[in-house]
Amino acid sequence: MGQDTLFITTAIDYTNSAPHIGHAYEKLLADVITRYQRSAGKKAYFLTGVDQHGQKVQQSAELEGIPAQEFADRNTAKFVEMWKLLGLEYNGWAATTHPQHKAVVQVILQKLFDQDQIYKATHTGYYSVRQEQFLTDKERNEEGEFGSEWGEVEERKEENYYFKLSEHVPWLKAFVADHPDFVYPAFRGKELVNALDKADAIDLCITRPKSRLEWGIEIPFDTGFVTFVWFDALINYISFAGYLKDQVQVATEGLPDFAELWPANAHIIGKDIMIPAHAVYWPIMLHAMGFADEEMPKLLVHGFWNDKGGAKLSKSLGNVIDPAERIERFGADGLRYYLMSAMATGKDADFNDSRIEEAYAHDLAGNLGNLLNRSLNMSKRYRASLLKKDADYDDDLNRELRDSFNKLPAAVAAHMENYQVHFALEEIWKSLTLCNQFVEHSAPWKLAKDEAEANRLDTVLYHLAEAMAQAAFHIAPVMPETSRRILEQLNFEFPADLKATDIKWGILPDGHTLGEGTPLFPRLEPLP
RNA sequence: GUCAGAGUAGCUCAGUGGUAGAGCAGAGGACUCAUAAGCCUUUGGUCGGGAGUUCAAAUCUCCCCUCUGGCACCA
Repeated sequence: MGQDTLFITTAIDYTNSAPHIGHAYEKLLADVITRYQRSAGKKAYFLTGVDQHGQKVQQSAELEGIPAQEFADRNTAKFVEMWKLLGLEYNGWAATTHPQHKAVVQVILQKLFDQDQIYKATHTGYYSVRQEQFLTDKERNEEGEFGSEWGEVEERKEENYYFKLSEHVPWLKAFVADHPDFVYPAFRGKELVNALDKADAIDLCITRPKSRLEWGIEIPFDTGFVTFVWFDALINYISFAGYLKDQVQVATEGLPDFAELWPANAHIIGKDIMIPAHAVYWPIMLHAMGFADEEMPKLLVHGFWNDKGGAKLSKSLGNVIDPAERIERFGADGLRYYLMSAMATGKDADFNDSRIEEAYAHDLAGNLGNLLNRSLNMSKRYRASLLKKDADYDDDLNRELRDSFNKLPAAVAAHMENYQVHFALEEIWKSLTLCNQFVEHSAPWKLAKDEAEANRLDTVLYHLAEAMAQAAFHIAPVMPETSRRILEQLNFEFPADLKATDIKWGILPDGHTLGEGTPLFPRLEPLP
């Protein structure tokens, strides 16, 4: 099992539309967790991607008169471009039209079919010709009718293949009861327990006849059908992790070693796709495939970004947030900082443009950027940028600053291990505020005027530079580019094998020469 | 309808039985190394509404209101 390497995945996004802020948040959370774990000395593998199959893609492509693959590719490119803008560094890219993925899906389906886990049955129900789908009671309006949005609704019979989901529900109930950490945060786990108790377990329809849907993976035991959604999209978590790589060798280049990665430490998903897809179908699928209880993945369920005032962001309300626009104004790191600091992992948050302006101006430009700038400038002005590490002076102000930074690695680690990125950032920013207070209380500009205070001035300047270096290390998972630029201005590089949890005061060597300071986060012109 | 979550200062949120908190915004002040930044002080709240339990409730119980998500053939 994957004890050495942490395996972090995200949901794969549906390529029917362009990425929005919710997509960006989820991928960013995965990126930040992965980067942090690496900085703590662990190996980590970050998988994300796109779900390219499905009826909506087929329909949208038909509307435009282009092949489905071309339509999916075009939207896929939008996601790839956005993730580049946001500065994501993922190790694996799960695009469901990948030949290896398709082959693995088919092998899994054949195996389950041979084991009598999949059977054929006829479903009779109400069918919307316009939407090309069967309707359930949920689609009925308040009068109990199917509204005009469904067009002509007729009764129809259709043959399909079904997966024996219901057979495994008792196992899942027991598994969930025995593994309270299956879902994070805990209240989502309660939701799952209640859902399992209440719902009637029925089997899962896993195909569509080709007459209705062609844009999918053909099932191996009946060429008249394609698999749809579940045994396609969910399988990405293992097919792109190298599952069955030794037996299925269609296109295995670049795939990781499954035994090293699995089980996933965190499937990062939104609260909307937890039940039933990720918390019911997926563990049962794995169980049916022969995965043991200790080989089950863990779910990390995040909330939604809402509008100011809590209304949801949606196309129809015209209040969608385009990540690219915010990146253009605040930089990738500006948006990354806001998204990570303004949401408590697992809960909903309101996306607020005046808050992101304030966060940029106060937290980034003021507290952090200005602090670096004033620190470098004073060293340059008073000591020609030359640091003296062991000057013969110490006092409570110095000690307080050192204590704050010496305690930071453990504090950050505790929060990051619980995925509470916003608390980790808060801890780091408390130390930055302390640095600014330290400058005021030490008043280097006064020390510089008094030759008797020379040693003290050296220690103050060293403390500031050292603090900035350590801060650069700690913010790197959330703001990698800013971290790099701070170190560049400090004219310093950390040893590649330095672990976040091993950081101790005194990393900058005696006699180190600092670089030139330039604003990290320039003041922004007010919006019109 | 039902399950879960949320409702606390202008804003964003901590706070699960013991005198209501933080950051930001607002107000006042001192300083000058710095991006008019940063520092110090400070105004501000019937804790969604109602009832109950308790010596004591933001916190526990019940009812109600508003918002978010799920409810098993959307992904």
